[in-house]
Amino acid sequence: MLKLSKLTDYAVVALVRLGQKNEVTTSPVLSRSTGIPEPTVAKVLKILATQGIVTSQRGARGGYRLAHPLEEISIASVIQAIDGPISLTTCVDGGDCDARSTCGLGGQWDMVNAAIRNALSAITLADMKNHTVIDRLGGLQAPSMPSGPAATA
Amino acid sequence: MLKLSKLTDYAVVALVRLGQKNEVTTSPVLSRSTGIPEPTVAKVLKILATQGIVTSQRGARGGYRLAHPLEEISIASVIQAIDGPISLTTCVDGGDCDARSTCGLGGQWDMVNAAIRNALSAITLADMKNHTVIDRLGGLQAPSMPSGPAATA
DNA sequence: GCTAATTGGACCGGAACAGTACTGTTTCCT
DNA sequence: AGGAAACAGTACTGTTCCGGTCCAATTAGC
Repeated sequence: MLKLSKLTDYAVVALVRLGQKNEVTTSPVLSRSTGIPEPTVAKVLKILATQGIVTSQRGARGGYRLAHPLEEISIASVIQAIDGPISLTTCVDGGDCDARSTCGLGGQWDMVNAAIRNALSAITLADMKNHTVIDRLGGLQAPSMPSGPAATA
Repeated sequence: MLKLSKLTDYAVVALVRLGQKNEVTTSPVLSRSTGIPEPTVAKVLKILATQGIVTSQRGARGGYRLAHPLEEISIASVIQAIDGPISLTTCVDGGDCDARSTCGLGGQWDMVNAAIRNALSAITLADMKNHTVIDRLGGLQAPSMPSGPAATA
């Protein structure tokens, strides 16, 4: 249902919390302060470390730390780190579309995909912490349907 | 990985095809002209009928027909009809967030969600048929990262 | 009134994901 | 040098959801 995985949600929460304290923090501490189960938060941080979002310090007194300030980490980065590349359909980016010849809409999905990616790239973790999203995107919280006759869900 | 279901993809293809012929069309015919398996296209049309995107005519000589012109059907409508409401996280729109008190980012996901929904609502099925998306959204296909230091995937 | 064609709704199998646990490696402190 | 603390990697299990199939209800035409 066009929803991102829970892991991504957890990742954002953990990263924002990590950005608030500007020091090396361990998984258990992050687990306690966020409410995320300890093994899960560890897993998330682990993935984020491999993607360069956070840096890890092994051994005793180790932990994780943000590799970049919150302002420089976009939501899109986190999503791509956890869930993989943002590809709405398999056709996007040269995927093997079994009905490419008959479907009629050449690479139009790429445009939709780009629109999403652009919207996600415009929002940073700092925007999630503060409440500055409204200012930067200006009224995006308007009712979704432009002329909305269909899908009254 | 933030990808929408195949059914939604099929739905868009079927709807665009349905919009090209402006008459009642049966599932088998749509299946042949789109390359989508017959049972699948039938299922998709079925769902779209319940959501009011298409109107159905039962019995012999029945079939489906668009309830609105392609220009009035947004991608968001189709996604919501097939995949359900666009909710990136469970927190969105009053969902039960088990860690609402500790996660720290109140309803910030709503903003992200709204951004996505807005981007999706700006694109209609007519845009998918023609290639007018670029004109209407103006350069959304730019490289995603704004300052992109992280997630070099 | 009967037959054929077509939609409507329910059911089932399979894949993907979330979450958990375990073991190994690295580093600090005593 | 020894022990403890913490990350790194791998494997496993349970659940959820998607995708596809089958049967029942309905209507036009003869």
